[in-house]
Amino acid sequence: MTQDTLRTRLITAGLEILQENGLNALTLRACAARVGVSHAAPAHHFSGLSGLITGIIAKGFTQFADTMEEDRKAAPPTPLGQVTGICTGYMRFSKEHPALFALMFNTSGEIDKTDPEFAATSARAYGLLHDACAPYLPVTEHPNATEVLVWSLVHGLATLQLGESLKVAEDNGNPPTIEELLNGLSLKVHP
Amino acid sequence: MTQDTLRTRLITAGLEILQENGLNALTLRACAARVGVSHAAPAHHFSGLSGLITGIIAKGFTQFADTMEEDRKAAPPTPLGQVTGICTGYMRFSKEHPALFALMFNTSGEIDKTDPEFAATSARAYGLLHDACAPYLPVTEHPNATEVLVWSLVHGLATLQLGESLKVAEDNGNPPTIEELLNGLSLKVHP
DNA sequence: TGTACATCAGTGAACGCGCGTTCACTGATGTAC
DNA sequence: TGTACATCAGTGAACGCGCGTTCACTGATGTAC
Repeated sequence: MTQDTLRTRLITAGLEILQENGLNALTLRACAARVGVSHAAPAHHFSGLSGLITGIIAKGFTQFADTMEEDRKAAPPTPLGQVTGICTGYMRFSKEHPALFALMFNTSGEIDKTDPEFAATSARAYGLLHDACAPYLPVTEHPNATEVLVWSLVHGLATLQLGESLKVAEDNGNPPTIEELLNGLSLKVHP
Repeated sequence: MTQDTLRTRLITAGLEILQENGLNALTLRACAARVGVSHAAPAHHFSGLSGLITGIIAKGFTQFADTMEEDRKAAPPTPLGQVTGICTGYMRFSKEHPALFALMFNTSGEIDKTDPEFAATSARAYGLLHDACAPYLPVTEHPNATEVLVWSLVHGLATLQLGESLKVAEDNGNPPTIEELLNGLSLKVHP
């Protein structure tokens, strides 16, 4: 795959650096060095570091959606099976790619949300969650209440586990899994 | 309060910088400059930037717990009223201090979790949530399932709202509030 | 088929920047006697 | 009460570092004629 464009290879290098050394190590120069190119080369493909990061996040959302879809397909075709599969993939991705996951949902957002590639890939990931929640009745009068509930729950659990915050709440052993928590919600499907 | 110690004033300055200019602006030199002291002075009080950040986070957890307790006291003395009050305070703090909130739960953790001040203040904040969830039956066989459920839910909602991720799920108007979502859970109290 | 020219990705050197850190110093404060 | 001394918080200058960015350049590729 040496015919990959330099832009693509820089994004791949950025994903690897993020995985191995974390966000602070993610610089234009480090990506260029990993690809084996001069540190001035990335300027021909990205508008600064924020442009590269936007590309990395877009690629990250693709991998994220792939992971969720994979676990959804391996799950029972029932409504609860499908939403559990999506959420299991959500949790799995956050554990396998902690720095990338944190960057993708980064609050301090140095990211260009109008970037078309970002918009498309993040919309696909959200769509998977949305569709998995569609069979359920809203838990409040808000039409989107169930998906906001499920999304907040899985996202909060993933974030707290990554930060190891939950350890303070673990009297004995592991915290409940997302599967157990979703079961505990007793969501009702549309009649 | 000019008799405040320089250590305290540096932490206060750091909280202000975080609030006004975000995490990237938080440096030893910026804190020293805001206090009006030479940039070498902080070295007498903190072991580098990470030491200062640890102090800022500890102070942040105190403010966080104060906010939650304030809203809890203003709420009805019922189990649902109390846990809703805590969670409303949780959401309010995340909106009033977004950069600080993000730093406190930062995954890439350059923080020393063994710092006694951090341990004490974060434990107090967690204790408020724990106590508010105590009246409820666990939603799964895990004894802490309800507090993990509530914590994940409120933390996820706060984080997603800060990152504006939820906007993609808002067909019409605002997302459901944490109060509505907690109501929708129909948690059962201990008999 | 061959020639002249335009385009453009990548080079390598140089730049200025803000950062944390070091270090000899100063001057105030407290303590021993 | 007075003197000598130790402690220590803050100073200001200097350091090296990695960063993003700029810029003249080279060399390959494609195109017009």
